[in-house]
Amino acid sequence: MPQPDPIEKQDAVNRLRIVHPERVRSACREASPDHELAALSMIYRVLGDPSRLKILMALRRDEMCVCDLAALTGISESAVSHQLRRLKDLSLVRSRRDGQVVYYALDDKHVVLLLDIGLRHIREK
Amino acid sequence: MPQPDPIEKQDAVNRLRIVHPERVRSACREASPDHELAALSMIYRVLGDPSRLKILMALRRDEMCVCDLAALTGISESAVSHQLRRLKDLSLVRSRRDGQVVYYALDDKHVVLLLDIGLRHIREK
DNA sequence: TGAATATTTGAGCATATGTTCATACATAAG
DNA sequence: CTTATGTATGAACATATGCTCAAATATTCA
Repeated sequence: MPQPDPIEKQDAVNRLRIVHPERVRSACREASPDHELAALSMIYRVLGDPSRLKILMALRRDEMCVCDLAALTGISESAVSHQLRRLKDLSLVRSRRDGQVVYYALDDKHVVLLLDIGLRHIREK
Repeated sequence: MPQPDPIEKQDAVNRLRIVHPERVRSACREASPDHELAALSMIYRVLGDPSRLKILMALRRDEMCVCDLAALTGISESAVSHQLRRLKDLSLVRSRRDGQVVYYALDDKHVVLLLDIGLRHIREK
């Protein structure tokens, strides 16, 4: 799981400037593998949009259908559907069909935690 | 702090489709104000990039200077500096100058929490 | 002072993102 | 079967983002 050591390339071709080689080396050793960083960034990025946040916050209380979420967020039903698909692809949300209406609900225990901590953060600023 | 009620516009000009008016109304009432959603999304979005994540994870252990972070992340020192500025603008990071070297360190108690929960999430998938 | 090192800044560019519009699909009602 | 309703999908477009490159600042050292 350790990353390729960038120090080895130093002074070779790329002449990387490094002030504290030990610190870089240890950070490299303990860094999460790239695929994990990629997956992690996907999660935060999907939370990084006001419309999706509003959707997720609303779903904290109860499941909701697409058109109601559109009314709530003020964007088109199509836009909501697109966003819900992103949330579903990351398993943050699940859907249930009842007739013509599709209800969406939270499908992850961690999201609520992330939302709460984020809120606490900006409110304590 | 309640949001403008979108239901009032229904059937007027925009003919909003709403299946559960009560649910929309209560979600509207309890929704965070737009400026709070905007601030919140800024925080998550700044976490939603692998390079910035790698920087923040490294800073969890110890402060680091720009060129060392560049070596660690594999992007240019300029790119690192740009990213650090974004992190600093959101007060997630602080800087300290020692001679020619500028050291960056975490400046927020919540970020570590957010990172930990995110990691726990993707590892339990 | 002048040269070297560490960082910052701004322009430019390729790619990603969020939205709307038009349209297709799924289910219900007549 | 036909029509209406709720949702999903794909194209298109404007904007945001992350990076590199070139150049400017800041600090140290000879």
